[in-house]
Amino acid sequence: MNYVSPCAACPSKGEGFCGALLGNGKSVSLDEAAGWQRHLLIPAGKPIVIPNQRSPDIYVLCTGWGFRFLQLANGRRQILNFLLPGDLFSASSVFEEHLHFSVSALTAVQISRMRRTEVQSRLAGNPAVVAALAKTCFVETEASDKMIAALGQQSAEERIAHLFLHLMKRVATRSVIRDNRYPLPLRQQHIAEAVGLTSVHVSRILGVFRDRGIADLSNGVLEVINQGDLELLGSLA
Amino acid sequence: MNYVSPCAACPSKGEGFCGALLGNGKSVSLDEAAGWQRHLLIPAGKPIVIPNQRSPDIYVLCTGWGFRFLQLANGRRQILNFLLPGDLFSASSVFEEHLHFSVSALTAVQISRMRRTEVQSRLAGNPAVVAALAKTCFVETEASDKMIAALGQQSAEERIAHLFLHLMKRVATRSVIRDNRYPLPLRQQHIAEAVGLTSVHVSRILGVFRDRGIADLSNGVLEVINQGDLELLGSLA
DNA sequence: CGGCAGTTTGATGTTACTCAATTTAAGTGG
DNA sequence: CCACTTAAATTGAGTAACATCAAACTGCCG
Repeated sequence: MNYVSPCAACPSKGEGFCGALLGNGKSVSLDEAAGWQRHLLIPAGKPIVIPNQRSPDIYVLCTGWGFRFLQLANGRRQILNFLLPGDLFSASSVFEEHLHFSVSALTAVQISRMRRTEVQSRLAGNPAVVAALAKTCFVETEASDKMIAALGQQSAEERIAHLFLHLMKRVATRSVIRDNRYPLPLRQQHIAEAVGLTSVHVSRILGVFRDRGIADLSNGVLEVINQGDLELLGSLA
Repeated sequence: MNYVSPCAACPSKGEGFCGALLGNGKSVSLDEAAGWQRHLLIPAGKPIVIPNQRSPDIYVLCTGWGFRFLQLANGRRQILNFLLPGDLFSASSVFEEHLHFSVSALTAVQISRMRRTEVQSRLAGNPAVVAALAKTCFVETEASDKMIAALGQQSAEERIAHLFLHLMKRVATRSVIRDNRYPLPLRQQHIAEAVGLTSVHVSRILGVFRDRGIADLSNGVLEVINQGDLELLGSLA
């Protein structure tokens, strides 16, 4: 892990909670930001957050993909969600210094660590930032609720379709999508750990999706061939 | 639904977010409270919150049991969590007027509706209330994360044990438990909808729990016979 | 007594898991 | 450029877990 200067490419300045925190569009001098946030680079596959530790910092992912997960006693793990550029690791971490989950880098990532006390003090005098945080909390809750419903009530095909649709929506807010091709740097094992299946079964179902002309995930790119069918499978309500 | 005067028995004055909001122990005159919160009675089984509607109110359950759920397109539904006395229906509802879930009464319940604007204004000048809300948000997130892990990675037995342990902990904070007997007014169908199984399968597994001398759920009471074995089954980490 | 909601039990079907082998793709060093 | 290595994806066969369907049983209440 190398310390780097604040990243010019960091999209977290533009939108969401992090954007609001940093002035939401108004140009914030990097030097000003540099005083209370630290950027670091982490290579693909490496752990970022270890569970059950107290951290004085809150984390935001700046570039690359990460994932948040719970490590279980039986050796298995459950991926709770994937982190995209601009994402707070967890909204509740703004107030809670004790993190109950783990985070790892899916690709090489750049993350920003900010002092919790500093963020909280900025929160105090700024209703817009509070609103952005509340919104983040709401979005997280809604996504968790839908994930619970997907895991509890949907078949393997439906769960994978649901995950794809969810990720497609999130990816589309951050980059222009052409030809219905979404960058999705997941291994089948990650999909399996996210939707509660084995990677073998995920492989079979991705094969079915290809055969039926619904979608094709290969080489880190999801090509959506028939979005209608995908939504028919993966939508909850 | 009948309007009633603020309930003297309402435990929501004592603890959690609602407690902090109402003055946390300091006696708040019921008359004062009466101006901006409304209590109502709802019989067992009736809906309380319909999804996708905007409400100017936030809800707190005062007495009885409720449950929050998502109704799916295929007719099935997923119970997201059970609501106990003192519970906010959802922490995010304090800021978000749009509710994406449903709530129904499990038993007859008494609920309190409070104006969101009023709650928000009380929030503004009171860091203790903000902290209580943040804590609620964190607890909700952690519970959701564990639920996702249970649904994704645990067997039927483990999931039911996990649900029991979770509910036992919550019930124990609100009432004294004697003889390891926990009031749990759930039908097997509710358990099924909460942990993603059929009620038939839940029945079989409760039978196994009885035969193995682990626990016995009958007539709305869960008797924990061997807590060690139950925790061995239901603990995640 | 009859009716109803909830639970239990049995028989059978389906989904997804496990284990193991094979194929593919992407390096890496000679 | 070609063996060699390694991680990931695919395929097949057998099995375990859970669903489905249907019937019987229980307790409760009018």
